[in-house]
Amino acid sequence: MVTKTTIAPRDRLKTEQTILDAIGRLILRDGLAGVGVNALAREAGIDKVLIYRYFGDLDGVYEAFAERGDFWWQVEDMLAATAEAPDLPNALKLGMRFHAREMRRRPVTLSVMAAETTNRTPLTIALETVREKRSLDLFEQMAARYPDNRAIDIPALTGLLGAAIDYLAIRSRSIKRYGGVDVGSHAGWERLFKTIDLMIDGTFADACP
Amino acid sequence: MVTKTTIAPRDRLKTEQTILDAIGRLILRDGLAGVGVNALAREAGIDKVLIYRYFGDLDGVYEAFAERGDFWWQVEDMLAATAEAPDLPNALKLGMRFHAREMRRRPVTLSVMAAETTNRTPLTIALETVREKRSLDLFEQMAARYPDNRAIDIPALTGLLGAAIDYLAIRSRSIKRYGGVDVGSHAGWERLFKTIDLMIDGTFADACP
DNA sequence: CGTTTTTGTCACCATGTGGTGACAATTAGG
DNA sequence: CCTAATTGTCACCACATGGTGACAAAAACG
Repeated sequence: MVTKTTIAPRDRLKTEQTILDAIGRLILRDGLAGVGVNALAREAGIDKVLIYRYFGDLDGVYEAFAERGDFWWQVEDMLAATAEAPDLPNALKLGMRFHAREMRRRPVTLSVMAAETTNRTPLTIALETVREKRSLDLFEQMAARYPDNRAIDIPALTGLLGAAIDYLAIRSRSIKRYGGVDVGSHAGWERLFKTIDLMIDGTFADACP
Repeated sequence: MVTKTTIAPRDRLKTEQTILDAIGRLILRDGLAGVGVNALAREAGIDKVLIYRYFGDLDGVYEAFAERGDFWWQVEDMLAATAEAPDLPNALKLGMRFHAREMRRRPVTLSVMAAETTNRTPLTIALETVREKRSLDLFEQMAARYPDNRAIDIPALTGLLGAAIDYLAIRSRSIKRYGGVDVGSHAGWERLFKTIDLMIDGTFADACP
């Protein structure tokens, strides 16, 4: 019985996509540090020389991967998520919830951000750039929407809460509890959000006796 | 002229210490990921076979390094730093300042915690263990000192602020600004502390109109 | 058809890695 | 002083890494 082994047609674009898919899986499974030319070729099931031919370099793969990746929320989505807030504090509360949800939804982003704490590769740099740009955009839009900045250090406030959310999201990949809070469950994060709400409200309501 | 090249006396304990010193420098310079048997032997200026003989394994070096390392604050020091606080919120404020100062004072700890986000080695595990134990100790002591826990989720509050401080301290090794705040300078951190104070005070004073 | 370019396969290189065995130099013990 | 254990040096192994050149199979093009 002659099984006509169907030969895959030669297609450069398809091969490139195969490589980009593979690097996503690789980052997810072994982290950014586990990515190498040999490992990537093995994971993609192609010859490593094709990586050099099509992307020139491993960094070239990173750049291509960064371009077509959905690593961060869009500013318009953040604005929509906070649209129904009557004032700045409530917008911040909704924004923090949105940010946390979007982060936890992107495990590859979390993996890259984890690597960001130790190394600085083209991928982390690309992600950093996107993040800074979107944050700046958001700040402008928010300032226009809520002109009354009540002498509160908004950058410090959002920086602190954002850092906390980022770090807890990153660490939740490998640990379940952080300082007595279950960062692996929906309930645990709801608990955090309630406290965040309290902190934000309290900060804005400092004119109390 | 015959220079009598003084031969270093053979001393196992001294060699072990040389290795442990070298691994500290190595972690500081290249991060935990940059540590290998060959690199360590090179840095220490000894033969790598001695590493295997004296510590059995690279993990053995990690364990020995973890044992004689000063990676975290002592509970008694934290208690002393917050002793003059009249109530829980003020104790928390002082505690956060103390924690941040002690963290930023230990670059090796920051390096290990950065690696902790991606890998899990005997060193990171050892550090994790110490941290959990001290935190638990502190919680007990604090609960005894301030019995009035006003229906506030203290673990969530300290977890969030602690996570923010940890992450900002870790990232401050490689970046200068985080979301509009200068995390590389004393002034930047003072700005963060002021906001943290506001957040804590506000959280505890939620009984406002 | 024939020719040229592209796609993919394979063998190979130098180098770095973790790890081990043999052996000389130096101690310590009797 | 002689012997036995310890400390340190060196050569070596198998393997994985990043990277390159040669070459056959397939397309594209005239």
